[in-house]
Amino acid sequence: MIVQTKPKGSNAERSRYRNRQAVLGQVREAGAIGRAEIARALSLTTQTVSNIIAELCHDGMLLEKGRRSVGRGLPAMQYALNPKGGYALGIEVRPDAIFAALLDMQGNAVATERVALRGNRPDAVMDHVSHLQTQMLDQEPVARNRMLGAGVVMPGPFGVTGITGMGSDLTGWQEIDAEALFAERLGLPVVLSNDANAAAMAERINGVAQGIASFAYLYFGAGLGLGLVHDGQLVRGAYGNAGEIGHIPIPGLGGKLEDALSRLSVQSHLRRAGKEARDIDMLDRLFQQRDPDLMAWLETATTALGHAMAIVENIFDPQAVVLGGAMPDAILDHLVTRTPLTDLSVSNRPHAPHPRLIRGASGRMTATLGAAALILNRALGAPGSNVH
Amino acid sequence: MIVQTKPKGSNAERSRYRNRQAVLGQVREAGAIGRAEIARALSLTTQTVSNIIAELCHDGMLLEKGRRSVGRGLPAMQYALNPKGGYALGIEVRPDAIFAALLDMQGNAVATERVALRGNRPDAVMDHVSHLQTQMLDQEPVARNRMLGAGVVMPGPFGVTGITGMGSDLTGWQEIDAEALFAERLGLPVVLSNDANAAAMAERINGVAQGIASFAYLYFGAGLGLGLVHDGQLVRGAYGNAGEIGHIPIPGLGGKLEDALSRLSVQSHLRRAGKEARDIDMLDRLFQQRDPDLMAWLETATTALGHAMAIVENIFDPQAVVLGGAMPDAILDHLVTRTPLTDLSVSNRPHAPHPRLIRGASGRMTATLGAAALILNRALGAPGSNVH
DNA sequence: ATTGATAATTCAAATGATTTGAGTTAATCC
DNA sequence: GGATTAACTCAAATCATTTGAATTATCAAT
Repeated sequence: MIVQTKPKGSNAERSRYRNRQAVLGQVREAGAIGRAEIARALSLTTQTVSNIIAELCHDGMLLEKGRRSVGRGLPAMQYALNPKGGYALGIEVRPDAIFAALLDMQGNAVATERVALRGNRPDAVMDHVSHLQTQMLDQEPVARNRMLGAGVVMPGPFGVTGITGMGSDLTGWQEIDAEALFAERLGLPVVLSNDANAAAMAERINGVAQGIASFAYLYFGAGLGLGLVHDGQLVRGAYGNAGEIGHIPIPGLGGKLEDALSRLSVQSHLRRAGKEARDIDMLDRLFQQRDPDLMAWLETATTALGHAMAIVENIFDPQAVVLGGAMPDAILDHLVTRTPLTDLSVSNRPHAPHPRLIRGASGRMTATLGAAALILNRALGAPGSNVH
Repeated sequence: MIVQTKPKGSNAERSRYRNRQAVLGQVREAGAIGRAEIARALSLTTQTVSNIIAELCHDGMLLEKGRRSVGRGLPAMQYALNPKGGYALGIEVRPDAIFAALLDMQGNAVATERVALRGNRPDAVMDHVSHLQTQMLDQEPVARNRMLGAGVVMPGPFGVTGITGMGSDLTGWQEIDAEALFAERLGLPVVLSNDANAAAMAERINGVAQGIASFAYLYFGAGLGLGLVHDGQLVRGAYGNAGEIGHIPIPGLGGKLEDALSRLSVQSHLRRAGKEARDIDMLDRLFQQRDPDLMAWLETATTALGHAMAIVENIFDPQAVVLGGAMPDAILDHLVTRTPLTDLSVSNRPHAPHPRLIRGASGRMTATLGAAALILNRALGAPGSNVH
C-alpha cells in the first residue's frame, strides 16, 4: 500500500532498456538529432548509440530525417521520433462518465471518446473501457500492435494500486486492485493516477511545461488539486495521495482552500446569487458579461490563489507553477494576471527564465490526455526514471 | 543553476557501481544478511552478489558475521557493515561558528568539533575547515583513506553549487561555487545543502526515520525549515530551495508561519515579556518552570504547527512528519503531544504504521550530523538514487 | 543412523551490452 | 587540392551478469 520504489540491481538487459529510453528521450527533446550528439549527452559511445538507434529504427520508433551539415566533418544523420511508432491510451473514470484518448508518440491525440456512465461499479466500467479501447483502435489501426501502455485517472483517494477506504465517489471500488484490473482487461501495462498528476504530465509532454523538469500544476477539478513534478518525475507521496492542496485550511476563514478556489466553489457562490453555471461555457459567458457575482468570486479566488502560490513556491521551489483544468481559458488568464504574487518567496528571483504562474491547458479532456502522457513520460526516459 | 539530474546512459561499470551501492544498502537495512537474500531483494543472481560481496569484503566495507541457520539447507553466511569501512565528514557553516562531525559507516559520530568564527568570508572559513578536517582525522586515523565525501550545510538561499544573491547571512559568498571550493580544499566529493534537509537525512540514517522512505522533517533553525524526503531522496526543488515553509504567510495574522513557530519567535516573544532565552538550556529551564509567557507562546505555536502539519500532510502525503532542531526535547515533546492534527487530511488513516508527528533529534549538532548523513545516504544506495 | 529434501554457495562457461581502436566517408578550412 | 574535422562503421576486446552443474551443510523423515 505504500508507494516505494524498491531498488533493483542492474544488468546488461536492464542497461539496454534504460539506454533505449534515454535515447528516445533525447530525440524527443531535440526534435531531430544525430547519433554523436546523443552519445555525448548520455555519456555513451557513438557505437552504442548507433546500435540502439538501428534497433529503434527497425522497431519503427525512429525515422531518418536526412543529414544536416552544421560545420566541419561528416554531417550527422538526423533522427526524429516516428509519431506512429508508439501509442498510449488515456482513460479517465468519473462518477458519471468515462473519457478516453489515444495519444501518439509525439503526444498528439489521434482519437478521443466518451461514454456516459449509469452505474460505476467495476464490472460495468470495465465493459465500457474495453469497448472504448476497441473503438479507438479501429480509428487508428496502426496503433494496435504499438501500444506502450495505458494511464488511468480516477477520483481518489487511493493507494498505489487501487482506491482505498474513505469517501471515494466511486462505489464498489474500495480495496480493489484497480491497476491490475485495468491491466488485465486492456492487456497493457497500466499506471494509475489522480487528475492533477495526470494533467501535470500532459503539460510536460505536450504543453507549456515542455522541457521544464520541476514544476507544479494547480488543477481545477471538482476541488483543487496539485500535481508535483520533480526532476521529470511525479512526486506521489508515500501513499500516492500527495497534492491535496485544496484540503489545506485557511486559518482566518475557517474553511479550506478549495472553498474559495474550485469549480464547486464558483458554482455554489453563483447559486447563492440565484445563478446557475452548469458547465465551463456558461461560466465563460458570465465572465464575458463581467457578471458582478462572478467578479466578486474572482476577487476572493485571486486571494486564495495567491495563498496557494505562496505555499507551493516556498515548499517546492518549482521553476514555474501551471494553472489549468476545468475553467474557461478567459478565467484562467484572469487569475494568472490578477493574482498577487508575494515578494517573499524563494521563487521571486530577478532573472527567472519562466513566469512564476503560467496558464496551462483547460477543458474537460486535460486529465484524460494527461493519463496517456504518464505512459509517454515513462517511455521517453524522464531524467530521474529508473529501470523497473 | 537549476538542479536537474541529467539522464546518463548505463554501462557495465556503472551497473557494477550501482549494484555495489544497492548491496551495501541492503546490508545496512538488514543489519546482518546473507548473499542469497540480498540477491532476491535486488533481483540479481547469487553469483553476482557473491562477486560484489567478495569485493566489498576485500575493500573492508563488509565483515563476515558467521553462519546463521534458519531452517533447512546450508546456513547462510551473514554479512554486516564494517563501521570503520567508510567515513563521512559533516560541516556546518554558521554566520558565527563552524561545526564539524565525522561519522562512520553506521552513522555513529566518532568525532565532533566546533570553532567560533570572527569573519565568515570564504578564505577564512576554508582555513578553519581545513584545520578541522585534520583535527578530526587525527582522532580517527583509520578514516584517512576511507573518506566517502563531505556534506556541507550553509545558510541559504542558494543554487545548486553556491549561495546566490539575496540576503544570505554570510558575506562574500554570493555567486561563489561553494561546492567546488569545499571539494577542492577537502579533497573530497561534496554535497551542499540547507540545515533542514541535512537534519532530515540524519533522522533517516541514524534516527527515528530509519526505514521510512518518504517523510518530512520540520526543523527549528533560526526560522522554520522543512526537509522533504521522497522515496529515500531529498526533494530539493528546481533551484535547491525547497522547504522554506517558514516563509508561508498565515492569512489571518498578517505574518509568516515562522513568526509563530521558530527559535527567533520564542526569543522575541519572551523578550517582549522582559525575559531572555539565549540558548536551548534557558528555554528548557523556563519550560520546566512552566513559565506563563513561554506557555502562552506554546499555545500559539501549537496552532501554527497544526497549520504547518496540514500543509505538509496534504501536499506531500508523507509516512510521518518529524519535528526537531534547536529546541529542548521537552518542548518538542510538548508540541508533538499537544498539537491538534486535523482529521481532514490524507494522512489521517486508520491503521497507520507510524504516528503522524514524531519527535526527532534536537540540539545544536543535528544539522552537522545530517550533513555527513547526506553522504552516507548516497553511498548506501537509497531507493531512488541514480548512477552519477 | 541413514536417506532425501532443501538451500546457500562456488566454479566454469556462456551471454549481452558496451567500449576500444582502426578505418571510411564527407564536409569545411586554408 | 590537401589538411583538418567530425560522424560513422566494423571487428575485436572487455566487463559484469547470467546460466547450469557441482558442492556443502542443515533439517526432516524413515
